[in-house]
Amino acid sequence: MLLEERLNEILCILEQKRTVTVQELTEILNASESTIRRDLTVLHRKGLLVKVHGGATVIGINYSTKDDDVATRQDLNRDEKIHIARYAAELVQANDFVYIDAGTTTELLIDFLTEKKAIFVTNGINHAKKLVQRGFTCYLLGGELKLSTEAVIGSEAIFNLQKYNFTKGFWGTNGVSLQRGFSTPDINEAMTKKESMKQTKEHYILCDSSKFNQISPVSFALFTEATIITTNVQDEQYKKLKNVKEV
Amino acid sequence: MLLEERLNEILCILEQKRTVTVQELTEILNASESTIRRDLTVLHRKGLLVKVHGGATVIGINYSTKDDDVATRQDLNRDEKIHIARYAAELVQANDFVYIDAGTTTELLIDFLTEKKAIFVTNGINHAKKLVQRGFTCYLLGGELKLSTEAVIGSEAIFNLQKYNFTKGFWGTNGVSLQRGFSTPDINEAMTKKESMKQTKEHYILCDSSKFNQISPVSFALFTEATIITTNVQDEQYKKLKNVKEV
DNA sequence: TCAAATTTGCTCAAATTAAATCACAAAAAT
DNA sequence: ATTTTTGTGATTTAATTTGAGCAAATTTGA
Repeated sequence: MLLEERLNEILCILEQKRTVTVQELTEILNASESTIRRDLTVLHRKGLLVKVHGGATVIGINYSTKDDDVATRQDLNRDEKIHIARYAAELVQANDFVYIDAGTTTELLIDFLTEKKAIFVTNGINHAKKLVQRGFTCYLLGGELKLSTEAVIGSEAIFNLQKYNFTKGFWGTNGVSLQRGFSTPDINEAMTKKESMKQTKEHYILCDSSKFNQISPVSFALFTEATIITTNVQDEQYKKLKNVKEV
Repeated sequence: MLLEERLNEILCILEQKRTVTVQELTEILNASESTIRRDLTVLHRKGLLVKVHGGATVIGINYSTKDDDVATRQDLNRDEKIHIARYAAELVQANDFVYIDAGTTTELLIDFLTEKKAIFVTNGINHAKKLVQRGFTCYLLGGELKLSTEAVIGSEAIFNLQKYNFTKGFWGTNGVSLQRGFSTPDINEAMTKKESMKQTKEHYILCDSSKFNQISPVSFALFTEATIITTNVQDEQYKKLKNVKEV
């Protein structure tokens, strides 16, 4: 295994797990402790991760005692999100033309994609970068870039969407409700989601359990218009619905 | 097997696998280690892959252990580039509609921009991010994202360019020559530069002194078609020309 | 707080890989 | 026909990477 390959792997693993121990890495990568330590040192020096006693964490994670609750909570949903993302990734098949909406949940999806014959379009610049780095063919949607979400949204984005005919698409959401469907706080974001869904045949909403019965200011689709991929559904009334896929 | 054929094959294999070892290539291509090594060196020099210990990786995944060299190289002409970028930034006025081409020299330009009333379009995703973070209105060009340059290039990018009418535009270049004009190694990149220049009224090429009398494989503009912003010109024959602005 | 357990950074030797050199054959130019 | 150029493979030498061992530093648990 190439040194670079290993470094890359470490970053991928870290991206998913947020933290990793030296021990885990020696097993996964089949290398000695010395090697892993050296690798971590290199990546640490390059500012691509943070070395901590016993392993490494992604940059920016804050494990101070006060934030313990927040960190734990984030990690909790993270496992859910990984589950959801992994399942969703399997839905992508050869020759699919896939739209991936900007957002943290859909970003995870990219880590689990395997079908190199599919073509992807996204409005998230980080998503695009990640897709290309993983070797997928990826088109970036043109239009105005908004800082808050690092996504391309707005009227030009909507215009540019109109030429595409996607076979499948994946979206995140801030709220899910039977009455109000899927909703998000920003109107431009909502309009972009709406237009991209219009151009897509099969709609998948990735959504962890915390989003159910939440309503954000602007709705972008009816509840029945998409298949919801989720996990750990609490509310019984959602369990029975055929467009709710619990994984 | 022909040399060209082998080089091509290596690039194809790399495109799929992202990384490859010398050992693997000797087996797949049925050639000796020496040959494979030579091939990799050629492709590395051409900038089509990155040689690493034990094999090669695609461009863009750069976790190379010796970033010292890269950092040094980038810093080499940094003072020159800063000079050039600062001057170029002053050219942008209120109500300008500005195109900024992807590339390291143009990225520096963004740091010195002040005119918030101008609107920017770029094909570089890092450029776009930086612009938005600095509070400018920025549109990202739609199209296929290439890993090597982190830029949007190709036919769709060219199509999307056609609707714009820029007042000013800034480009980088790999080579400047009186006979061959401005040139760059990649054809898609060249075509995108060419099209964006077509849609722009005033053309500025940012270029440090090392680029003079260099010729890259594909030309994207005649020498007379743009104003060159540069510094420290060695060659006397360029000094007199009125479209060479030495700062 | 202190001792035990774990983790770290270091050196060194072994293994692997890179680069340089030489030899040879085929193709191209003279 | 002969010289030059180009491509290939083998060999040797230099450089890099790797894994193990060990003392020092850190963390853990009583």
